[in-house]
Amino acid sequence: MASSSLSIKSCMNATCGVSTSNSGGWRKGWALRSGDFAILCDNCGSAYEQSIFCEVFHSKDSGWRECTSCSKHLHCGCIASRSLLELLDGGGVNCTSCSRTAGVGPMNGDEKPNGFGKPKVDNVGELHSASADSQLAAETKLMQLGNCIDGIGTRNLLQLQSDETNGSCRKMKQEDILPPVGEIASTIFSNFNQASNASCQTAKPEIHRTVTAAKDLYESLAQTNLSMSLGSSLGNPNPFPGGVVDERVSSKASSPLQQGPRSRHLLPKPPKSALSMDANAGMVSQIRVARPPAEGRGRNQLLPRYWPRITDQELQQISGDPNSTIVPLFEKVLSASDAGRIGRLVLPKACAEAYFPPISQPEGLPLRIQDVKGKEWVFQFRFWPNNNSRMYVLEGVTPCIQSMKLQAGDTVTFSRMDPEGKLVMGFRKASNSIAMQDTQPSAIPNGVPSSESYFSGVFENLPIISGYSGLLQSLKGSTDTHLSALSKHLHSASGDISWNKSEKQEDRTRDGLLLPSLMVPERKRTRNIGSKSKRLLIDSLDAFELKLTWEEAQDLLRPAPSVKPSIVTIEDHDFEEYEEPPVFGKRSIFIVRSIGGQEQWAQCDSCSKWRRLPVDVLLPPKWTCVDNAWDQSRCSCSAPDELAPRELENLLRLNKGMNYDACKHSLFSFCWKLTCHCSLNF
DNA sequence: AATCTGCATGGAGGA
DNA sequence: CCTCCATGCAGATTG
Repeated sequence: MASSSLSIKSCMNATCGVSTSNSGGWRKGWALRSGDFAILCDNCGSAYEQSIFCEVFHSKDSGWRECTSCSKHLHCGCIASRSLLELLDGGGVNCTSCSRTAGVGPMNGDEKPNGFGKPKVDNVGELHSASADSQLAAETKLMQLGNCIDGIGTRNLLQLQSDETNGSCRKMKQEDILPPVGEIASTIFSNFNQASNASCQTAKPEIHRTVTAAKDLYESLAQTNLSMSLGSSLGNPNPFPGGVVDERVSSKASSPLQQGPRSRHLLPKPPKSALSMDANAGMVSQIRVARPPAEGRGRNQLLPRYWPRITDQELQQISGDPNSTIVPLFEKVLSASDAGRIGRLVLPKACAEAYFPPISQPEGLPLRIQDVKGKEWVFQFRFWPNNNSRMYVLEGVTPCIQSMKLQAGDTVTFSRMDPEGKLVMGFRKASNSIAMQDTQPSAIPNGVPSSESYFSGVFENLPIISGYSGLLQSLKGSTDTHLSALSKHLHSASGDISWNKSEKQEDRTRDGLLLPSLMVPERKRTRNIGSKSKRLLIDSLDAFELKLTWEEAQDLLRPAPSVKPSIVTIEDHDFEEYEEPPVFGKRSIFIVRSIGGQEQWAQCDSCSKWRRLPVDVLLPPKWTCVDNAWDQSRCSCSAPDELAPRELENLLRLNKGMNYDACKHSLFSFCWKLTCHCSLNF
């Protein structure tokens, strides 16, 4: 890592009135949602909002700092992240060279502060350090999430991250930075180690960097969410106190390490203390993130693909009781055999051993599991000897699967309801979007996804390929013109979707998404279910990113001029569909007067005066007073402002939280990705 | 004959 | 090379 001086000559902060430098590792500032600005590090992709950036910028060493232990210079991104930690948490600064903490007191020589191990010194040592930087960036995100009152920039940060980062994300061994099993650090940093590491691990060179970058932060968020949801449950030493019917073994459940061989997959232990995320709860709760599961035997070993991806909202729905805490344990995408008539659900070994009671006999024991409707099922939890190992299955699941109308490709989630410790089985219907066809063609029996799964939805999967899910979810239940317009465009424009426009609309949901790939022989199709889980993960991460981007950008979209929509009714919801893709519209502000009535305000591109408009007006990207056909008295830039300065101030305050440029950038990024994924050209 | 049961096989992916 | 796990398959059981 070079230690040449970093030249940050100016601050992007508009308030500061200076602009950023593109040199020295920093590049590109993006406007955050709040109107503040962020800057990205070329190396680690860390993004800093205004105040933090200013802090970095104004530091005497321009972002570089010398390690008090080894005297080496820390990288700008790292030090910036650490500066952020210091600012927000009073934490220390880790030297990426010697791993010691700089600036906050002495460290033991072999100590791994904050869970960071020493960077491995080998021919890829540089990359390891860089990856550590990514972790630091992830930490930064956490701190920002936990401290920014209005949740500034989280989604933008996602975008920032996904657009510009990951140059440093490289494949690395887990052992390089993870504490060994059994001594998993209990700090939040260990989680982020894992989060970042896991992402780097699975990142493949051929995967576009935006995807892996999104994954980085995605899993960082996963950790964050975990902290929110699991905090109350971590003190429960028995991961399975109440779900066991067989009393003779229930006592064993409290002995977490008596099971057979551990698998080698590592997972961080959730932090002991929950982070306060209230300020962002509303923002994060709907985000479907992979939550590293709660504690249990072998909890450190679960593959990320089994991490429960459940939103807080879903948790709440499952729980029902505000006094109960739902602890997501794991989830599994149903295979064809799982969802088949045999009634055997193969359980991931690590999950079974971690969260279900230990069984020593193949016969196993009956398990009582409650579904989301409150109905209680009893399954036989057992195993088959298999290659000197075990294969765990839940038998008798067919009635439950059928009652939930699940099929291959859908996801079942296993959670624990604390304090009673009851096992709860939830599910997510797989949206039969591109995802299903692209990554799990076999998941749909006969290749015909049901309309039910398409728009059903309590737990519709977010992790869908190429970001369509987010769009569809936004669409679902919405009559928003622009949403439907874009949706239609996406569908019609994506070349790999057989969206037959001449079909009846209800058929679209059922048949319109079939792919030729579904016509492959059954054997081949069914084989693909699990094997592409990794790809699914990557794609879902991308979807996640795109969803956020979309949310930010959606109100910039306008239907193309002079295009009349057709009304489509899907599951009792009316959608307007447009033959033409949406266009960027001018951003306006909608306000609701306390005395009643809504108003729309838009700013003239010429004189910058704000003009009142009817609420149903959609403005083109460029709009001036001359175009104000609705108020003849203010159809000229020479007309005075309708608003008093104070009113204008209030109006703009209402507008805070959205920055046109940021959104525009986001949307372009979004569209670009779609272009990559499905040859869609906006 | 259909279904159930228990185990075997082999592809996929991680170490 | 090893483990995991989706699924095949043969024998047992049931109707």
